[in-house]
Formats: sequence, structure tokens, C-alpha cells
Amino acid sequence: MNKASKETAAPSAPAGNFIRTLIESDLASGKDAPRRWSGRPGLAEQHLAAGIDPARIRTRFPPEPNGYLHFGHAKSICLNFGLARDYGGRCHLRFDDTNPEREEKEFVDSIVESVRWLGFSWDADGEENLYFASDDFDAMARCAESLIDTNHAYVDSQTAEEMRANRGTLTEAGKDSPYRERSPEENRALFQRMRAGEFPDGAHVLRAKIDMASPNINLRDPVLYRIRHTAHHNTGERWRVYPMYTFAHPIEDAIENITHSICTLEFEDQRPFYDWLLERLAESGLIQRPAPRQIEFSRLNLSCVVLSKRKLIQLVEEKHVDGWDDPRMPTLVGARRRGYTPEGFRLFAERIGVSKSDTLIDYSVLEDCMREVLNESAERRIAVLDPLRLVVDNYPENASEDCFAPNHPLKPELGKRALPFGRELWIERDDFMETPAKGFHRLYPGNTARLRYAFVVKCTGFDKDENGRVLTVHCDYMPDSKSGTPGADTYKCKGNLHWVSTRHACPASVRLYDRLFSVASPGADGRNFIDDINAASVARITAQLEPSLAAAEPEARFQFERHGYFIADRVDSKPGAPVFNRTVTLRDSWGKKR
RNA sequence: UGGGGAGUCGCCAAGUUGGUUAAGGCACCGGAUUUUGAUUCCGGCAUUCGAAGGUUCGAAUCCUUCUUCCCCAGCCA
Repeated sequence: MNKASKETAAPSAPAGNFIRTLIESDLASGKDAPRRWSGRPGLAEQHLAAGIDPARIRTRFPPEPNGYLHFGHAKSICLNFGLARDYGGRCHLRFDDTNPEREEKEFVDSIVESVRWLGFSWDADGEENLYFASDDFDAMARCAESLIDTNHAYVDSQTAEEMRANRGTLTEAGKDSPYRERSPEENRALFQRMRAGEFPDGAHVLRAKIDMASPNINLRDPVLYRIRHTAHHNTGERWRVYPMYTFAHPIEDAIENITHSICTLEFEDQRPFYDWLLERLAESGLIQRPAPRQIEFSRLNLSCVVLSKRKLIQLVEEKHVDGWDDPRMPTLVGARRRGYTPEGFRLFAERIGVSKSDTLIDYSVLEDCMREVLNESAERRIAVLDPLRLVVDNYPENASEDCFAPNHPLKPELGKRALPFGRELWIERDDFMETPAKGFHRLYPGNTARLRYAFVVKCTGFDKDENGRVLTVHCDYMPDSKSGTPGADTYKCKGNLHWVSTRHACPASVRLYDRLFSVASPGADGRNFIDDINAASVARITAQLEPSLAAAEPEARFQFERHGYFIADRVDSKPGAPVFNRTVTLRDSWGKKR
């Protein structure tokens, strides 16, 4: 496949996967077509009074606002928003905030910002599909009461311990609660008093009445509501009972007109309850038919990374990293500081695909996606990270002249910039070898190499300090070899190195980031994942930058030639005092060979 | 040992109503171009679909048995 066809094919024909197959078949059958939509979440009576839903499908990304979004969420976001985009639908951003004890506004704001940063939006054509489950607690309570009235739910007054004991085990059936046969009237009255705050936390719960002997434990009378005398970030003190995820989620999906409710594999066992609940509510006329359908896919596992919330919290709290947005963190706020791009994440999501098999994606796949995007978009600059002095002995003492380097080799229209050349330069320590390794073709005594965009030089010698460390390398330049001048091409050298004039260089602090963990599966085989942290996950150095880099704006991205991609840190970098983070190195087949 | 899922090239992943040589991407290996040992380009890369039987003119796709891995016993999501 050539490049042109690849570019045109990508957006219009995304890789097939089982979810797309399902959606296409639903679309072909017209299964979801008759749905009505009032423009905001609501029970059937509200939607039925409105017109046909203009969205062909509706999906949703439903985070609980109890932490920061990570790479795993990026996969889900790209999936859900991508599906809506590709099939003429809408994707809602919904905060699943049913547990007042864990949720905070700070996380809501961060999540909103991260989803936007990834390049997706939930508002279009007069709809702003950003919802809070907590805004629909009234509708959920109505559903609960309906279940009570139809004898599908009851108030249980066992303690948590009793409930656990009576739930049975994986291989043994559970036992019915002694409170299971309370009348709908009694249950109704008790639930009212629970809502009114008459009972302490834990005194009662509302449970679905299904089957305590079900082989699926999720069907053994799951808890629907619990009492919590806790202020909620959105509803404040208004509620004393809060719905469980199990109960709330299907209802949220139904009242938002979600057609395809996509979640991860661990919710598969939950699906029978999801369907059971929605069928009861549809029978009672509370929600429209057809009910939403839950579809599960396998979550992202990335090598050299931990994605569990508990572990991420531990990394931050024990200060193994500098906060949630540390560039080494697999959070989206961290990725942003690291210099990872939204386009790179979208490419990654497309590249890894969607399926139901457990997978472990190698971290290099993500890095490659970032390189691919950055190679195309980042302007080139020169930076010497590990400076070694090079003296051009036959160049006039106080002279200086401009050399010109293209800002992007693939985009000549982006122009060139001047690099001041002088007698004394910084080059990379790696670009000189006293005794060259086999295949090394940069600077070593007697060898000729090109100073990129400038002159060809011949290495004439070097000085060492008393410890044997090379202090200065000496060379002579060929005055007729200047890049861009006639005849410069007659010099053929394999070695090509970057440089910056010591008189003009801008010293700056640069953070070289590497993977946070040194093993593919941190914490595997009984190890503590903390012990798998890569001791060299960051190196803070002072580099010598070409002068133009001094003015870099925060979040400006560049390729430092022959090194990799870097971004001016969005919090620490200021024009005039730049601080760069290494996003990812360039590929290095030479370094790999050795 | 109960229930629910998944096993197709090193890593992902199409294929799923059985039909010629098992898509594609990434990685990898060659070779070309290259003033980034980068990029780009061109070529190579599963007689085989977890295993064993069976049905069939014909199976990754159907049947049987076996096997490995993942998830479930929160008043978390």
C-alpha cells in the first residue's frame, strides 16, 4: 500500500473490530432507529414527548471522578468518541459519581480537560452531552420504587457481614435473607425512611430480588442502594441514600439514550443484571425500548507501566514521582508534560485495536506512535546534551559566520534559520572516540567528518586532563566545504555531527526521561512493584542549546537532531529560561547494534 | 471443583452463514536513498490458526474431548 492510499484510507476505513461489526449490524437492522430524544437525560415519558433522536448511535465515556485519567482511559475515549464520530452518533461524557466518599470536583475538571486535550468534544448541534449521574438520582429513585412496587426489590436489614455470609461462595448457593419477604408496602415505607435519613449508615440496604442460588454471584440479590450520610461533590447534603454502580449504570445509559454501552471485560458477569434491570423498567414503562446494550472489550495492558489506581496513588503519595503530572506517570496530565501528543494517542488506539483477548502491548508501540506524529510535526533544532569542546584550530580567532539549517527536512516551506559558527564549538562527547570502535565513523584522530550544515573537519588531536578524560578535541576545517556552497558536496563523509558555538550557546536544563519501570510487568511474581522502578527513569542535565531555543514558548515541541523529541515544560519553562523534557528518543540502529 | 470470557506469526489483529495461495499494522531481517547511524522507499517474514480426534470433496471457521490464561463471593466502580 503506498503512502497516498494509506492516508486516504485511514479516516474513512478504520480497522474492523467486533464492536464495529455489531454496530453496523444494528444500524442495518434499524434496531435503534425509533428512539426518541428530548435533548437531555430522562425517563420514557420525557423522551416520548419529543422527536426522533438525530443521533444514529450514542456511546458514552463514564469515568468516576476519583482520580486522573490514564493511558487506559485514552483507549476507551478514542474508542467511544471514535465510534460516535464514524457512525453519525454522539458520545457523552458522563461522570459516574454515585459514591460520595471518593469523588471530588478537582478530578472532574482534570478529566474534562484531558478529554478535550485528546481532541474530542461532547457538544455539537446544540447538545452539550456532559452529564453527572448524580443529576439523575431522582430518576433512579423512581426506578427503585417501581422495582419495590413490582416486588422486584426489598429492603434488607442484615449487617454487611451477614450478607456476605449468606451470599454463598463460588461453588455454594447463597441463603435467602430473613427480610426477603417483606411486603412492597413495608419496603416502600422503609425506603422512604432511608431516603429521609432516619437510619444510620449500614442499617439497611435496598436489594434486587432475583435468585440467591444463581451460579452468577452478581444475580444473588445485588445491593441497589446504601445509606451514606456523606456530602456529595455535586448534590451536597440532599441525598442520604446513594445508588450502587450496578444499579445506576444501566439506568444512566437508558435515560441518556445510549445505544451501545461499551465497558471492559470485568463487567461481563454484570451484563445479565444490566439486562434484567432494564427489562423490568421497560415493562413498567419507565424507559424506552429497545434498551441499551452492554458490550465488553479487553482493557489496555502496557509493558513497563502500572495502570491501577491504587498503584498510581502509591507512586504519588510515597513520592516516587513528582505528582500526578510527573512526565513519567502514565496519566494523561503526565503524558502532556512529557510531550506525548493527542494525535499519537489516537494513532496508538487505532494501532492496538479492540478485542476481547487479554493482551500486553509493548511500551515501544506507544513510543513509536509518538515518534511517527512528532517526526511529521516537530521542527528541528540543535542541542548538545553532553558537551565536549571542539576547537577548529585553523578558523580565525574571533570570527563568526552564519550557517543555515532547515526547520524541517520534509517541509522546506518552513524555511531555515541561522546557526552561528565559530572557532570553538560544543559537540557531543559520544561523537568523539580516542580509539574508534568498529564501524564508528564520526570524530577520531585522523578522521574526517561533517559538522552538519557547516564545514567538513579533520580531527587533528585531543587534550586530556590528569584523569585521562578528554577535555578538548582539535580539528582543522575545509574552508570550501561549507554546506550550501558550490562544491561542498564533493566532500563525502559518513560521519555527520551537530554542534553549537560555545560563544552563542544557551545553557538550559533538560530532563531526560525514560520508562518508569525497568521490567515488563512491574510487581509480577510476587515482587513489590515499587522495587521494579527504573532507577534511571530521569536524568537532569544542563545542555547547550542553539540560540533560537532560548525563546521557546511552553509546550513548544522540537526534534533535537540526532537525539529525539523534546518539549518545553508547560510549568517550569519560560521564554528566556527554557526547560526541556525529553519526550522520546529517536530510533537508534547504531546504538542498538552495539 | 460454580459461573462468565479468551486462546490466529515475536506483539497486536482481520477472518466468523465452512470453499482457491490465512488480511493489515507494529517489530524483525535484507537492500536503496539520505548533510539526523533519523525519516523515506523496496523486498522478505504463519503449508498454519492452543492440542487431539471427528464430520466433509473441502474447516481457523461445524461436532467431541482435552489444555492454558483472565474475571467474579464490596453496602467500590
